Amino acid sequence: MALPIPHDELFDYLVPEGLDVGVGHRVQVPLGKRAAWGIVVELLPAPTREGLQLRPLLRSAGPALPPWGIDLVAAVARRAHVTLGLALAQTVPTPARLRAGTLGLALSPADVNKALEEMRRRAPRQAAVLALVAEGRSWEELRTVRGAPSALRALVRKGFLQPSFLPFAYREERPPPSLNHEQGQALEQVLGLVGEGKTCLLFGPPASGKTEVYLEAARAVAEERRSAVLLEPEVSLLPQLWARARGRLGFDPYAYHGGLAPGARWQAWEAALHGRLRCAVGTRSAVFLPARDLGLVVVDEESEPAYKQDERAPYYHAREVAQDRARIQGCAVLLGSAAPAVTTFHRAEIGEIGLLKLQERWGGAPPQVRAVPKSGKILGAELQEAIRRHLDHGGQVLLFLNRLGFFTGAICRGCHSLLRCPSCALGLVYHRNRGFICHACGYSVAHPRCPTCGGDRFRLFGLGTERVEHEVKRCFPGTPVARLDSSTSRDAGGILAAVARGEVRILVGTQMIGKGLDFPGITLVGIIDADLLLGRPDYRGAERTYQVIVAAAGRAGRGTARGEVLVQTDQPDYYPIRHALTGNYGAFYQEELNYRRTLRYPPFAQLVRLVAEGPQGPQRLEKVGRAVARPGVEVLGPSPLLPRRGIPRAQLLLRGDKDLPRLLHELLPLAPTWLRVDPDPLTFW
DNA sequence: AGCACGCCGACT
DNA sequence: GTCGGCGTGCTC
Repeated sequence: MALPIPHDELFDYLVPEGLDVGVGHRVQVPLGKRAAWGIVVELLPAPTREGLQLRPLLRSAGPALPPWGIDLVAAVARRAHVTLGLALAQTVPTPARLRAGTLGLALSPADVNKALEEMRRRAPRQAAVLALVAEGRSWEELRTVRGAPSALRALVRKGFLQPSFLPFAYREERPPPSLNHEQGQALEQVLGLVGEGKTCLLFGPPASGKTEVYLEAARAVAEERRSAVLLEPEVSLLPQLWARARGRLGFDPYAYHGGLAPGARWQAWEAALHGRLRCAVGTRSAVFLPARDLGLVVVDEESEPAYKQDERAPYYHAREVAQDRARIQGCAVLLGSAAPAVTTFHRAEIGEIGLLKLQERWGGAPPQVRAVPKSGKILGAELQEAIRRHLDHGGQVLLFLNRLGFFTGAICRGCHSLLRCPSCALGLVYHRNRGFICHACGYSVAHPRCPTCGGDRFRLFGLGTERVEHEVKRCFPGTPVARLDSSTSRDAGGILAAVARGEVRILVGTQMIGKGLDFPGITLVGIIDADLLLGRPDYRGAERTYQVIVAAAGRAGRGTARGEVLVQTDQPDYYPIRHALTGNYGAFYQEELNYRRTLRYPPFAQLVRLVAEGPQGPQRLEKVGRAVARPGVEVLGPSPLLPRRGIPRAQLLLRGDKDLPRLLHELLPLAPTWLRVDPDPLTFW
């Protein structure tokens, strides 16, 4: 058995007579004075060691994952220096009853009206509830309707709603256009990789029709009775993909992501386990779905950092896990991007993975992109002029800023110290309706006092989406404005529906709206501050800047009218911004690669980040560093980090060549509980 | 990770 | 004399 404890050995138990237990089953066992659930890893005729006092297992909950799923999670656990049992506990969901509140619409808007018409007389309550769901109302609003739970159950039974949480309602699929020559060739190549266990990069600018290739590939795979898993970096991108996949495949794909209620999550997992899952759309955790006969995994926007799990162990990257699956199951892996990670493009360049290019843009000319000075304003003169012009011509405007809140910092007027979270030391961000909030731990305070001098007067500074929204409303009174970021995402369905209907003229948001959205009415995209990502302690700052600009720009002009993109920046000549303006990835890649080579960053070196928690962190890391240090392995640090939830932290960066993971594994087969091992880190704070 | 044991300091 | 702080060690 693999048990969810930080002890790197498997445990032997006796199987009681008459109990059906197999590899991959979830089983409860006595462990010391308690009972623990674990996964059966092996069935043996005799104990692994002499002298073990075996205890019988208590009960079984049946299959939890197939035997090869254990190998998959074992590969992940090994890279992150976590025990197999703990990694399994993090990646395999537990059976749970299906809960209400996680229902999505399974009908097109036209069918909804038909259904409402039919139900109005015989089942008025169901009709009322269905109408609310169709409007994208939240569960909180639904429960005010009397009898909502039973109406929901009936609607599920009739197949009008399906128990998969999708954050906004079904959107009508436009009729599938036929693939152009390039796309057809790409599709053929991808299908040739099915069964080969090979990975391929699909490189094409925004609106070059990458999604069409994914969908056609998924359909071809499903027709061969194999399964496909399509990954998006964020939940907000799933409804659109789900709807398009549904239209293309002719059956309902499953949805799988971290926001699912336990019941819905287990439902999709179990479907995969029993071979009923033919297609799934999901976020990074969906890469573990134990789909049988897997033919294809698509990682859309493969460079998005959201694919990296970096809040709790095991630290993994869905792109790497997808390739583990290719190795184990022989499926094809398709990595899609308009601005690939430099490391991924490098792998394609040296022939480690395949490369497919799409060059033609679908429908219409590419947007006109230009840089304009920030000039210390939220909305500079050029951006204001452009907004007015596009509004006058009936267009919609999208304003993008990668930061939440109203003011993003507060400084004490008495002693000039920054107002920080008492347990994380991170600067508190002022939100207009919730006061000062720590974005790391959620601590909030309405009327803060300076911890240094006791003062209660602060100078507020910095710019977040709330303040952009406020400024837009001030400059364009009477224009309908909406804001979409993680603090308003509960109403994402309603907000995006209003954008689709053209009722919202200006949409302000964070990265949630920066990629993937496909609204033909949006003709102008404004990037409020393109310099934001450059100041971070992160070797990928330039890459992220290039990617964010290209992705946000890709939201403009997806309809018939030509799009325009304004990038507010004070460094228009800095290479990531300069090349992003012209969309010249090749030029950006060459400059960035030179920089990476000079400073010995990936792909020219392998990084591993060790984070120690607790007051002895630095000393302990010092010891680890001395043990690892050798020719070819650079030890950077230890250096202190901001505390998290009051726990002091320190980090050690290791830099070496491809052998670093193996070396580290010899020295540190398993990380002690105070240490977190993050292979290929993306964040450094 | 839990959970118990065990060894010290503070309080009835 | 007892309660409870958390360092240490074990779990088939």
